[in-house]
Amino acid sequence: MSELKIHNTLTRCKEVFIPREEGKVRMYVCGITAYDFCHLGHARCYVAFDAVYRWLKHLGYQVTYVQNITDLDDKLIKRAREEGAGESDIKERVSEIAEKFTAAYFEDMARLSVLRADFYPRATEYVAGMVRLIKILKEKGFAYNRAGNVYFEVARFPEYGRLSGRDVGELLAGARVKIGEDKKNPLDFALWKRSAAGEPSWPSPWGEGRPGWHIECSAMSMDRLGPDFDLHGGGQDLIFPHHENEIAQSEAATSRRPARYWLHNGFVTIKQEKMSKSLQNVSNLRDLFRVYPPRVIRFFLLGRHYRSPVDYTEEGLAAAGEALARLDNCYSLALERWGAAALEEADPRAMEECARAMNDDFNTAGALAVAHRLAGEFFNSPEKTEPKTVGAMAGICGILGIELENRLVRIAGRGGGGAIDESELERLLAVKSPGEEEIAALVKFRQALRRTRRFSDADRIRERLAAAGIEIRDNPDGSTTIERIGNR
RNA sequence: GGCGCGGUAGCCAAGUGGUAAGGCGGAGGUCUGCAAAACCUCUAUUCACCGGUUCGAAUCCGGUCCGCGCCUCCA
Repeated sequence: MSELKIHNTLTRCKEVFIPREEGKVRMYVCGITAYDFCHLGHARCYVAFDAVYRWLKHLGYQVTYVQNITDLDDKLIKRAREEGAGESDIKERVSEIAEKFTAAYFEDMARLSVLRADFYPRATEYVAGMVRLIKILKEKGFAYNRAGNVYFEVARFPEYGRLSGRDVGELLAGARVKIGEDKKNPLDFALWKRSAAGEPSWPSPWGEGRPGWHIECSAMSMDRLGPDFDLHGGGQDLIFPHHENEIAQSEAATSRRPARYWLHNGFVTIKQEKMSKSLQNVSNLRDLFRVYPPRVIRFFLLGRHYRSPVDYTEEGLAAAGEALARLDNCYSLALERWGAAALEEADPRAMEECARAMNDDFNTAGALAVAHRLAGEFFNSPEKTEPKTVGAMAGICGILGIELENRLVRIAGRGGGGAIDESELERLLAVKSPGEEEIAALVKFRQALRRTRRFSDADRIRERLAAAGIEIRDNPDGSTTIERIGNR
């Protein structure tokens, strides 16, 4: 068995994965800010880390997976105001909005077969913890208070810039922007913000205010996973400044390196440009789900390595749909041939190949290629293929969170040989959305028509069924297989 | 400008020293009444470019060009 290697942003190398505690993995992934619906870019991140989570579990690790929900933030406040929130009810309105989009997030992720993390701490539940952390940072001399704004003093943390490969001196030289309000140094970042009028606020030793964005991840990860854990993930855009700041805060407070391996997923792009709210080129997941089944979107996303950018194109999604249909088809035919029980067993050699890919920095594209090769083997000569080959194909898909679907139904070709009831046939052809029995009856009619070589009438039935989303395959033995195409 | 990621067929995409996986699309053929599905054959003598190391390089080193991202909120 190959060993798991992970590309670590911190070292820019692939490293052998060694958890701090044998057999256990503690991972943290930056979650959403719940102020809007998720787009494909979010899906990419959470699907990618879902694959990581699933693979670690597959390897037998006991994984604790934490993902925060930011439910307190400038964008939420802005949104609440846009929706008419006033000074008196701003906190409530922010919380309602966060609640709504958090629920939507869970729904969207469930449709993408993203497993639930073990904990979803909310920022608002952790304000007290953040205050405690800030206090520690102040006591240790890493933070200073300026009229109710508390800042982290970057100059006091020599390791600053390590994750993002930035040089503090150069950053400073580049930061010729006006020295922000009352910071000692433009790179210093807010730990605690004095509340302005009409903003949600919490009490603190420095007065009413709210926490800065970065501190929540430090407080939550520490609380749920301890001061040092194994994996920390997120989008590439979080490397700087978010994760850089998070490291600075956590390490300054605890003198421990918060996470050993930092992983960052690449972006979804559209026409080679980053998909992002500010560029207004996002594709909302809910809109996308109306065009492509969620499992096709998942399949599409897993078709490339998590660190590479994925360019969103209709052709790409369509190609993913076709490719997945091939695997579905293989699975369906094997199911018909051997039954579900026979497919439980997976060929260990094939699974080892899959493991080689997944252990190489979670190469999901490589793993899917193995599945495709196995399907090809079956299609090439089903009679020479063992059930465990297709079992491995389905097993690999399962590990990646892709459940294969059997959409095939075989309708026997015998049936009564009597005369064709023409009026009943016309009646059935007129049915708007035929049910199971009507479909079967139409197929039977078509079989009879073909036996009497009335092909144009048989074709009318085929066209009618096609319009209802049903495709027909005539088998050599006279039976008919129908496939529900739907909108794959 | 600094830092980072990348450039592999018409498109997408694996592959980090041993002679180019896989998918989609396309062409032709088999099967079929016609289809569909599937199968067979073909679709990169070559991995942005130029040097170098090596018996051997898409893979390593140096340089060049191009694309993207981060450096401000952002998955």
